[in-house]
Formats: sequence, structure tokens, C-alpha cells
Amino acid sequence: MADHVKKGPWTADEDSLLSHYVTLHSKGHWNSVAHFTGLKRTGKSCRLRWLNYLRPNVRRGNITLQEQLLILQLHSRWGNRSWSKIAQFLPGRTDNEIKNYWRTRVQKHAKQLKCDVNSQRFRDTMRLVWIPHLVERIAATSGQSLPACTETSTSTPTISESTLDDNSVNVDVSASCSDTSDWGDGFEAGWWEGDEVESSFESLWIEENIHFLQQLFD
DNA sequence: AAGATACGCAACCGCTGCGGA
DNA sequence: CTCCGCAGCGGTTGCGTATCT
Repeated sequence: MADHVKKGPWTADEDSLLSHYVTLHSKGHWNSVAHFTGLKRTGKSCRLRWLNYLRPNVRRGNITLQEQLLILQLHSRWGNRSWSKIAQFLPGRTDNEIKNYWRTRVQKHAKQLKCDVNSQRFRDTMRLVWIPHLVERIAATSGQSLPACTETSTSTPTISESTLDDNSVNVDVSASCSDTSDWGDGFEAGWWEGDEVESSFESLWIEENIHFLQQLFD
């Protein structure tokens, strides 16, 4: 008999109970967490709530240009099966958030262009048009020239095939990160901190781009 | 002002892989 | 070797809010 498992949105009291418990006892063993906190939630639900909302350093709000760039590049490399992997390179962002971003924004614009989001055509559009454009915008909003690709600012920033493997990612986002050879701890103290980047948020999917691409395809 | 529609996000569901008994 | 329970993941759904008519 199901013991009245509660579903739906979490209340502030539930959040407080859960975060208090996890702070004291550390995470893991989520079924135990659910049991000992007295929450009428499943372990899965507790885990999800913690990861997506309660854990420290969760970043909320607009996806920045730099984050958009990373998502596009990493997704083009890894596809839909790696949201959590992509999330690892966007500290503070959850796989759920990235997945939502992709589904609501990117797929929407693929639809506008009347092509499948998984099609070669859409991927080429990403690679050849949107990503370079995004790199330019990042450079413009940060007021910097592009250190490593100044003379080829319209060239395609790509994930380096030669250096990319399951454990090391080397993405050319030189517009925002001059050194991408090590995206470990150093990366975590990176570009997203600071109001300038946050306030400079603007959509990659500006109307002029969409219009241009539609013409290109027609 | 009110209803319809679109959008964004939080949360749930079902599947998979792993580790322990 | 097999079974079982659990954590983790991607896909999907549903609800609240914003925007449009």
C-alpha cells in the first residue's frame, strides 16, 4: 500500500527539512533521507530537489552568452545523451536546466527554420553560423578582442577533436576564456562571475539571425 | 478586462547500470 | 550467476506566468 507519497511542488518547510538534513548528514542514500526527515517524498524526489534547487552554488536565471556557446558546442559533440556531462562544464547549472534550455529555445528555433534539430543541416547552421556569431557577440559584450582567433573571428569555434575525450574537454571559447586547456578548478572561478556578464545577457536567437537563416534555406 | 495561447520551468516517470547479497 | 535495491539519467508532463487577441 502506497504510504501517501506526496507529489507536486515542494513547500518551504519541506525544503528546509531536506537541506537541514543533507547539511548535517551529507547527501546520498536518498531513500534514507526521505525516511529520516519524515518527508512523504520518494528518495528520487528528494535527490532531484536537492540537485536542482537546494544544493549550494546552484545558479539560476538567464543562461549567459558564454553558457549558450558551451551548450551548443558540447551538445554538438555529445548530443542528447549527455546532459549531465554538459552540466559538469557549466558549474552551478543542472542537467535539467540545460535540457530545458535546449528543448524550449534551441528546438523552437530549429522548428522556425523548418528543420529537425538532429539534422545535419541544423548542426551545420549551429557550427557555421550561430556559434561564430555568438563568439562575436561575446567579444563585443566583453569589450575584448579575441585573443586566439582575432584574425579568424568568423571561423568556426569547435571542440578540438584531437584533444577531446571522455575526461578532458577543450573547447575553443577563446573569446571568453583565453586558456581552455584546463577546465578544472580554475574554470570554476571563471567568467560567469560578475554583474557585467550577467547583465549583458542577450539572446543568441535574435530575429535578424532567424530571418537570415530562413532566407538561406529557402 | 477577460479569455486564449505560448512559454518556461519544476517535477515526475521509466529505463539503465552498478554494487551487494 | 542471479536477483534486488538504489542512484542517476534522459524524456516527458503539467502547472504557473506572461503575452497576445
